[in-house]
Amino acid sequence: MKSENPTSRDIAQIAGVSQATVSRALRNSPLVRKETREHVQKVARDLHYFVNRNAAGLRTQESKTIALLLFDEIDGTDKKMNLFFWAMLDNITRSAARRGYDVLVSLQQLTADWHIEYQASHRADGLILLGYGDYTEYREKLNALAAAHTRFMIWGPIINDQPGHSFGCDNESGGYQATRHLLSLGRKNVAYLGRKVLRSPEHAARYTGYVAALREAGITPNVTLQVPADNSEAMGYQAVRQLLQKGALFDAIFAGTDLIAIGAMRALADNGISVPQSVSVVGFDDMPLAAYVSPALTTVQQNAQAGAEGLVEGIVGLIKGRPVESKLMAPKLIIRQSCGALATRCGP
Amino acid sequence: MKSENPTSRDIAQIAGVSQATVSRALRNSPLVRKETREHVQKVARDLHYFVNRNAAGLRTQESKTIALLLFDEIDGTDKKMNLFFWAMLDNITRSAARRGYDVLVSLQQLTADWHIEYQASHRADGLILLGYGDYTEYREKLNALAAAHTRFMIWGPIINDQPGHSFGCDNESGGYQATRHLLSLGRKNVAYLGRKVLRSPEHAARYTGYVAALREAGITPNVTLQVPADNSEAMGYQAVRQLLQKGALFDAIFAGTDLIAIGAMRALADNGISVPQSVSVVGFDDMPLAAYVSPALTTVQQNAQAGAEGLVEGIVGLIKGRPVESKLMAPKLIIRQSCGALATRCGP
DNA sequence: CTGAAAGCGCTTACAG
DNA sequence: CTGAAAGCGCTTACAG
Repeated sequence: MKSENPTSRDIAQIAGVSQATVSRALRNSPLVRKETREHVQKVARDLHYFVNRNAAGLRTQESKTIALLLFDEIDGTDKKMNLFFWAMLDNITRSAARRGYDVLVSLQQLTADWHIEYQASHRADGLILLGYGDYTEYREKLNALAAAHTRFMIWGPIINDQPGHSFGCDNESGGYQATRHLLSLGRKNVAYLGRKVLRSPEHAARYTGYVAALREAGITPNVTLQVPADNSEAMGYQAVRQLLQKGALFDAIFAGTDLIAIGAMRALADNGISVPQSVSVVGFDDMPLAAYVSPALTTVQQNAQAGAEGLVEGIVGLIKGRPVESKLMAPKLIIRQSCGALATRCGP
Repeated sequence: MKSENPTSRDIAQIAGVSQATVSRALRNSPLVRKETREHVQKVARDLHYFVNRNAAGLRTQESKTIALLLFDEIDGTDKKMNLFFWAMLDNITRSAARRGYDVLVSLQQLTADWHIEYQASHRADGLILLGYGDYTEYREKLNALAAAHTRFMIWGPIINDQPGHSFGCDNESGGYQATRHLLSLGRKNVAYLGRKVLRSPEHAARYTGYVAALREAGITPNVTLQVPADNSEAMGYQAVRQLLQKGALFDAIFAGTDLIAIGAMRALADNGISVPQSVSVVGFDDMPLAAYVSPALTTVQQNAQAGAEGLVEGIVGLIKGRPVESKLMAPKLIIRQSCGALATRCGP
């Protein structure tokens, strides 16, 4: 009636070898003879034996676990919609599993130094940080992590003086691509709706790309066409209303996020302004919703699979003590209806 | 230059007590004097000490970790869209944290018995299963889990002879509510688009509720109005085409999932049939997209927070050896435009 | 190639 | 209320 899990000692006894040999055989040590190894492995399989991770971890001082910490947007009611994080989680899980790592997920702030606790308590060998929440607070957490010698990878842009390593999307390139696309369609007055403050480094980079594309086309960025907006539909709606109220002339909108773009399109529709005939709109993120709104949203897409791969490779590198460098990958412009590049102009 | 993490021995030495007392103090044992405990805790805090989970887990044979296994739909290209799982993950994480548990997430099938390994290797104290994938395969996994004495909670309906405990949404009640709502709007010929096979128990229950509502209204379920459809937009689109091709008469659709409903609405629009004027449509799931399609989809909503709470409470109960019972909670009908209850009828 | 032994850092019965 | 000691189940240097 012994329904307890077997230990390596049980396997050793049954296989007729020492416990040390069992351990070696199961770890595929080259020290152990092939026949011995296969025999031991068969016995282990038959007894449904699995190495006790607590014991192994205690001995090796490794947990073979990565903690994934998600800092979701705090403001805005649409926070549940961040599908990109879902895709990232999915890919990170798979990528980590391929390297023999489990993924611990945390979406909540507990104590002040909960993020440090993961590695210090040997629950995880390193962290991956997704999302920012409030960047000022975030930055403090990074400093604390660095001070505690925690290994971590940040999903995001490379920022001066920011501690740690990051892997992210080249938001500046994305903003540039989006804006250049709008200009190439003949648009002259491209509005920017979104944040541009340092508090949101990703958004700030998109804005920088926007400015770069304008400058390249010989256009001086016009402050009247730039309206701050947080990542929500409501903010996008409001931003367009502000543009209209101050009588700004614009024939295109580059929105910092898809949600802003969608809110903006609704505001345009409510004011009888047709998209893309009168105003072209481009978003950023390519959330699943983007393909479903009407007109379907042209937007900038980040590659979740490559992103996850980069983050996991980075954190495993840091764990193994390999040199790791921060990197950015270029996002991709996805052309749909809202910019007008594909739409058939329906003449007057 | 000793940058290694401190151990309870270090704390003991500095605090001037034995290592055993440190352990007790940090676990808030009533055995230790208040002043001693506070002193030890202060020293621990000052040294950024955290209990080594591997050591503690090895000793107590507990990992204080729950493994969350997600079996996503395999068929259909829209699998990434299951936002409900995201909400569940979020809530499960928080609910588990409140009880002192971490959550390990796995979305991939590795070896044949990877799901058993979690508990057997002491990586997790119990599992939560979300989604089914293919039910036949799933059922085999459940049997294997039960045979291995693994503790697990299933998100889903209560099914005869199914091993383990479940917590879920009363899909039958949802199907019933949706269908009765359509009938109450004066609709007579309510089509059902979706699966009804045992392979998908949740969908089968929705179908059962549909039949129950019809019967209650004295209507004999009409097989011509029932079209099988997997959970995807494309399948919903196809299903409506089939209905139209065989010349079926229908003035309402209850779709087994929102995606099916959205595909159905698109097919109706493409065939010049107006929703909700000519045909009322109700979905199931209330994915975020549901509120955005046009007309906005009336649908049945499951409460992710209550669901997560029930699952975590269940698995922690099983871990602690408390008696746990399977339960169902009733979902809620969310009325929007697509059923016609709110729409203003436009002229004759 | 294999075994005996030490030790990872805790928790908890046992003794006081 | 506190301490000395055993032991959880591994991995790996050391010896052969």
